[in-house]
Amino acid sequence: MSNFDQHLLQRHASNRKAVIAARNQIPGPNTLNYIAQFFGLLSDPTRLKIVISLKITELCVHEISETIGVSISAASHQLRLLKTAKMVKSRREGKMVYYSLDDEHIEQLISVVENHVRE
Amino acid sequence: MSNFDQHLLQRHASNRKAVIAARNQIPGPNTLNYIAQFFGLLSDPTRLKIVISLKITELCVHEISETIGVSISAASHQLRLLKTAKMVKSRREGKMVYYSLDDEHIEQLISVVENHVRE
DNA sequence: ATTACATTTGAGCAATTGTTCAAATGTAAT
DNA sequence: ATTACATTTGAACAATTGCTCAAATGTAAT
Repeated sequence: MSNFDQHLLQRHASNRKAVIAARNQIPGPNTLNYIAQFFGLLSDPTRLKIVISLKITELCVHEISETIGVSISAASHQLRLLKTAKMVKSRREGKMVYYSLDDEHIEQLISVVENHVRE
Repeated sequence: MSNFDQHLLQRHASNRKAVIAARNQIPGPNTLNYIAQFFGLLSDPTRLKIVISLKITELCVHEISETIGVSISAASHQLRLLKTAKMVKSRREGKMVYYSLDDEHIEQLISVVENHVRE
């Protein structure tokens, strides 16, 4: 076996290891899809605006709609998604439903990306 | 003016302030869309797998395809998006093109969400 | 030049997504 | 009961997305 062939062999063995090592980093389908879904919720400008607007204080649907400039219906639809994913929670007070953040990780996430933007 | 009316006035004034305060948290359209786009890139299982698989070491397109179980074409398409967003970078070595992470924020982001999953 | 391998690219297609509109539901006051 | 306001919901529609397939490009060896 020539040196060249040996080099090839080692190279391929190394690649096989790299692929296996890389594959081991990837979480199972459940976790992976969950993470993807989580990021997906923050990937829409409307939902992102909702989440950011709730950083300071809770707001009712009408206020959220007014704050981010979309229809009440559109806001409500997106709030439902965020609530299902436990990103926000709601409480009713009379006719109004107040929404607030339900996840301390979110502000952290947005901060990280904001730092990324500045570079 | 009754106490009740006064309460209403204060309530509304407070709401107006809340809306303005919330609105001030929201970055301008450019920044906002950038952040949304960034999260969007991590919201697809294929791209998420690519990014995670590059945590340890660089991989060529063929290896990435093999690691995450999609066609080479599909991998290449998604790699182009990730590269455009400066999430990954590439270098050519002979026939192969090796991709690697180009952003130290990404692992941080994924860790935060992984922590979220565990709760 | 031609062959073989690695990657990229563009068109087309099915699936998903976010909005609007209209109707329904929930809640409190008259 | 009915009116008014706040929110939710479902259907429909346009826009976007991620894949496949086929063809093109890049690179090195013969």
